[in-house]
Amino acid sequence: MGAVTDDKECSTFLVRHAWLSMRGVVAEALDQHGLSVAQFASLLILDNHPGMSVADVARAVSTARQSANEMLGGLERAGLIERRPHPQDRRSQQIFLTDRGRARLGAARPAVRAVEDRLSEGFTAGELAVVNAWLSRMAAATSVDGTSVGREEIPTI
Amino acid sequence: MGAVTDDKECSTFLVRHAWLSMRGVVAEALDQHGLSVAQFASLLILDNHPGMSVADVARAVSTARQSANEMLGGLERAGLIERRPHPQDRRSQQIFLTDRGRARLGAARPAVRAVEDRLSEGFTAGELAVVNAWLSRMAAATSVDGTSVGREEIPTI
DNA sequence: GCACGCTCGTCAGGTACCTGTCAATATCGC
DNA sequence: GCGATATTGACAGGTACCTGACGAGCGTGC
Repeated sequence: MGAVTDDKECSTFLVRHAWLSMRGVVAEALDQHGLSVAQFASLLILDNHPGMSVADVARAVSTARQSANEMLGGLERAGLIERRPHPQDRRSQQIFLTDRGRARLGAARPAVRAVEDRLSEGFTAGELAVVNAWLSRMAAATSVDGTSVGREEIPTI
Repeated sequence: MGAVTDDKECSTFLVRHAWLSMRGVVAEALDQHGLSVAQFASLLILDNHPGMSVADVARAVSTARQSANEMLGGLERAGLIERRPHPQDRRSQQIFLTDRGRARLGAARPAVRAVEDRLSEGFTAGELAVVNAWLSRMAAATSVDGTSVGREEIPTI
């Protein structure tokens, strides 16, 4: 059988391959719900942190403001989110999930969860904790920002 | 301190974040050697498997043939690889590292290795083995191809 | 007040991918 | 041998990102 994983040299490329593969699986599970992976991530984080601005979402999903804005445009056209002017800051706008958005997310979330659980099947909780710690260390390699400005703790997806 | 890793919900996005971060770090280490991350991956795999075709490289780095061809074009213009017509198959061409390419790779490889080692510092060999196993499992999630055609075992980067 | 620096959302332009397609060639079934 | 199918490298065209810049607005220091 064609053993595929020979990336013995660079763990970076193994991580990339894992990401591509997981993205594919998750995307497949998501397009039954009419969502892209990035849109799902945004809905997820907006559900946990209502009232974020476009720039906040961009930072959270670690993409450019421009890209986040375009993707949120799709969500807005689909009626899953709505933008409201920020009461204090007149340049930014707050983003909220609509009822449709919450319903869509509620339908998609267990599908993704199921897929991810199936993928990690067979690993013990302790092993998954190690994996989590390692990935977190990797993810923190370049997070030199530290710009937790005014608002409270915005997690990065 | 602003704890960043709160992707408690979806490990997929944690993997993505890890990949983006590692790619950034590796890219930083590589552009001192005038290489992009994808180009480095290609040189790496071409060094281990001389004579691969464009399509082989594309499969190995899991990208489209078109993208691989463009990227290899850059490497060719830089004089790091050369294409030769395949002796048996007249539609494909074999790709080999030039001496310059080998030298460039030889210079870049320890830099990347050092960066990756520094990132994983503090984890035991057993823990890293677990991480490796988990990532390999994830990477294999969509590898339903099994098209190890004629040639011998081509690893995927 | 007011100049300075920063961030907001947005516009323009570029880059790096992808899919879809094509002729030429290889490979397999018969 | 010979047709059906698949593969290779290349050609378009589209998409999804990014960077760079802009005016508008916010915050701080003087």
